[in-house]
Amino acid sequence: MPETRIQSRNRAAILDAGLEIFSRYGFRGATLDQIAGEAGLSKPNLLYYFQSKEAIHRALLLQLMDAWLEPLRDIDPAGEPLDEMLDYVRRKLALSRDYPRESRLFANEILSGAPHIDDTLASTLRDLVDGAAALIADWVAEGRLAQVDPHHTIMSVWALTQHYADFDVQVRAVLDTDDPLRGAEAHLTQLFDRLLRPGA
Amino acid sequence: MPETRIQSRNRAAILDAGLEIFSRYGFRGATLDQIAGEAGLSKPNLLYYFQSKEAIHRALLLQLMDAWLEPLRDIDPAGEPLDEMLDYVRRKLALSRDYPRESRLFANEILSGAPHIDDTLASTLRDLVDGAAALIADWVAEGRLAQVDPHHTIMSVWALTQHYADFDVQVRAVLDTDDPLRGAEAHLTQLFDRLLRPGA
DNA sequence: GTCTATATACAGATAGAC
DNA sequence: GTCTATCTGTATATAGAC
Repeated sequence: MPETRIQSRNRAAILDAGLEIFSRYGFRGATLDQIAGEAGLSKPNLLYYFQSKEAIHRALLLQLMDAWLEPLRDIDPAGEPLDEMLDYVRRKLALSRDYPRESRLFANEILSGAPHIDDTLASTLRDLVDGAAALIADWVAEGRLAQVDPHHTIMSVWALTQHYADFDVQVRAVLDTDDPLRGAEAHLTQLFDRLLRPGA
Repeated sequence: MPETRIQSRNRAAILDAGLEIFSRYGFRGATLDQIAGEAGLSKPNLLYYFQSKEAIHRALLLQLMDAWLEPLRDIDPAGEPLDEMLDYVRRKLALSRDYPRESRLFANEILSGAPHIDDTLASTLRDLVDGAAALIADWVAEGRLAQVDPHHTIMSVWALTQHYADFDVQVRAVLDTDDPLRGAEAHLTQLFDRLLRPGA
C-alpha cells in the first residue's frame, strides 16, 4: 500500500526533528522525547514510523552520505584544473551554508569513532578520494596545478568548509558578523588559488 | 588539609578517564559508569572526589581552554611575520598530535552549542583573536605578509590543525598511513607559506 | 576513603484502548 | 494512526556500613 500524504509528512517531520537533535547532541546524547517534541508527535507515534532510535539515525546518515560526497564526484577530469578545484571548494562551502545540521551530524558521528559508518569510510569514501587524488596527481604532473599532496589537499577542503558549519557558534563569537559565510567564500577562494595555481 | 598522594592520583585518574569518555561521547552521551570503569574506581568513589558529572566536565574544560589558546598568545609581534605565523601553525598542529582528546572535547562542546563555555568564547577568546588579528593586519599593511583576512586566516589555522585530531578516524580511513601528522605538517607549512608569503 | 545497597528520575520501547 | 499507561533497563546521585 502506498504511503499517504499524512504518513510522508510525519516521516519527514521525524527525520527533520531527528536531524536537529542528533546533530546537536550526538546519537547517545539525543533522546526520543526531544525528537518527539521537536516533531510535534508523541513518542509512541514516533516509534510507529521508525522501529527504533537507531533506525531514525541510520536513515539520516544514509541520506546524508550521498549528498555529502556529491561535490567530489562532480569534479570534471576534462575541465580546467584550477577552476575545477575552486568550484569544488565553493560547492562544498555551499553545503555548509545550506545543510549545517547535516554537517554537524556527520561531525558527531566521526568524533565518536564513526561506529555506524566505519565500513562506508573504508570503502566508498576511500575509493572516491583515491580517484579524486589520482586526478589531482595527474594535473600536478602535467604542470596544470602547483605541487601539492593530493590527499591532504582534499582533506583541507573538507576541514576548511565544514568548519563554518560545525564550529558555527565559535565562528560567530569570533567574527561578529551575521553572515560568516560571505567572508569565508572570498577567503577560501584566495587560499586555494594561492595553494594550487601553477607557479611561474 | 593538604591532598595526599593517593588523592591526587585518583583525581588525576578521574580527569583522565573523563577526558577519554567525554571527548568521545560528549557531555550527555558520556556516563559515570564508563568514566568509573576507565578510571578503575567505583561510581560512588568517583563522586567522592567530584560533586557531580558536570563538575568533572567543568574541570576538564577549564584546564583545557588555557592550554588551547597558548599558541596564539605566543605569537611574537617583534618576530619575522611569516616565521611567526608558520610557527603558530606548527604549535597548533602539535597540540592536535599531543592532545587529541582535548581537541575532541572542545569540538564536542562547540558542536552542542557551547553551553558551558559560551561566556568564555564571547570574552577571553574574542579579545585574544582580535588582538592577534590586529597584529596580522599591521603586518599586512606593512607589506610583510600577503593580503589576507586576518580573522578568517586564524580560523583556517584552527580548522586545518584541529581536523587531524577531531576527524582522526576519517583521516586514517582516507590516508592509509600510521602517522597522518607527518604529512600534515609538510602540507600545512606549504599551504600557509603560499597564502601568507608577501608577493612580488 | 571505599564499598554495597538503594533512592529517584528518565531512557527506549511495548501493550492495548480508541 | 494516535493516544495513555506501563514495562524494563539504566542514569545520576545518596545513604550508610566498614
